[in-house]
Amino acid sequence: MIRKNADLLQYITEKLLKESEDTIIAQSFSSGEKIVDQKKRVFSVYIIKSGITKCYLTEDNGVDFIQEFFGEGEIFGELEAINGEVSFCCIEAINAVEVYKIEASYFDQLLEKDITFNKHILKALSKKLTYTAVRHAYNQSHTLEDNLLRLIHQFPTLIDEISKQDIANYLGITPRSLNRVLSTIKP
Amino acid sequence: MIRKNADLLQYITEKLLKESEDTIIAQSFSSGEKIVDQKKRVFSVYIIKSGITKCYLTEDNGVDFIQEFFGEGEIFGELEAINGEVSFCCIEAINAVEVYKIEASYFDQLLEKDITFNKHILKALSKKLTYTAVRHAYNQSHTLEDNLLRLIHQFPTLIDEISKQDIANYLGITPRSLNRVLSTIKP
DNA sequence: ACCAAAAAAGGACATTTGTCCGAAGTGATA
DNA sequence: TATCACTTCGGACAAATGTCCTTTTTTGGT
Repeated sequence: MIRKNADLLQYITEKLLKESEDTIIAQSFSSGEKIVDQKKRVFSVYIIKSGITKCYLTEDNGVDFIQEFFGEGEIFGELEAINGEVSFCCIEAINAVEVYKIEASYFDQLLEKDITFNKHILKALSKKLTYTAVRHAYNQSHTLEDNLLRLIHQFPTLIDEISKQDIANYLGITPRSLNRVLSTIKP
Repeated sequence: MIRKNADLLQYITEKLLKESEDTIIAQSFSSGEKIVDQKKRVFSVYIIKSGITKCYLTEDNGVDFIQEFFGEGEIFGELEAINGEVSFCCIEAINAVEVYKIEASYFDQLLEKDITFNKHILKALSKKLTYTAVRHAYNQSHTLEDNLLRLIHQFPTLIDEISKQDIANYLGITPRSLNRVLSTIKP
């Protein structure tokens, strides 16, 4: 659901910001703005300071699929910086979002020279891999009702903060199906 | 589908094996053997030298979901070594499999001391992340028929090498549905 | 406070997928 | 060859989900 990475954010703010005032810059986005666009080159790595973004891909048939919602401390743009490919997804602000922005070239330098930073990134990547694998396995193997109940349990204020369309796109279903199941579990 | 990582395998065989003869050891498994078990501690990192394994999780309701099939050069056990958690999936040999096995502690040392190795692992992780994200987005957003056609296109000998049950578990469907769709697209 | 636009809701029907079988094929072994 | 275990196959029906709508509610801007 809304993924966070407190350790990484703490490291950025407490250690890196001080020694990299000119290379790590804060930036703000308002609801609906795209921070990273699909199939475009990405020149920076971002870490979320506050707010929520959605990470989604638009398929060839026009369907949007939301990979994850990113909250405080989540990083994005790092995959593109590491393997040099174009972005495979969009990152879009859901509400007011503040990020720390690191030039890709400086990110590479940090990876080489700052062992602690390197470890944070390795952990961040393996956390991402684990939670996407676990979530998709769960989603594929359970009924929609189970998936929704689990989601609401993990994140009770979900329905207030995220639009129905986005929740449906996260679950890979239509809003109609979502409504149907919601009405069977709520009352 | 069957994921590979030629660069990593090459680095292991050409560089690392020579300087780590006693710490990187070859090991063999036969079809059906579990190399890594779910929810158990993992003490080594493995890189596939030859053969195919399936990487799957068994859900609480008894359903198996196959994340990926791993072929030459794919690495596993690295997530557990990096974040110190128990394995979240099983790795099982599908045919005769040979691996290189690296003690987790030596893997950690390599990450710190061998920059090239570190980069290989960063790339391997980001590759994994990218292809799982892309595959799940595609699968959730397309019809079963599209998914199957894509799979067969990517990997024509699929049906000969992998059991129907495994293909169904990879797609998150039942063998019945798989057969139904197969019969509509084949003749 | 008002209006236009977007989001949410849900009816009716079509389509897809799952469930629960039993039948038929395959391979190993005594 | 007979037998067992395993996989595969597909029929018949049930359940879940999508499609296509129209109506209602909420939201945001002036």
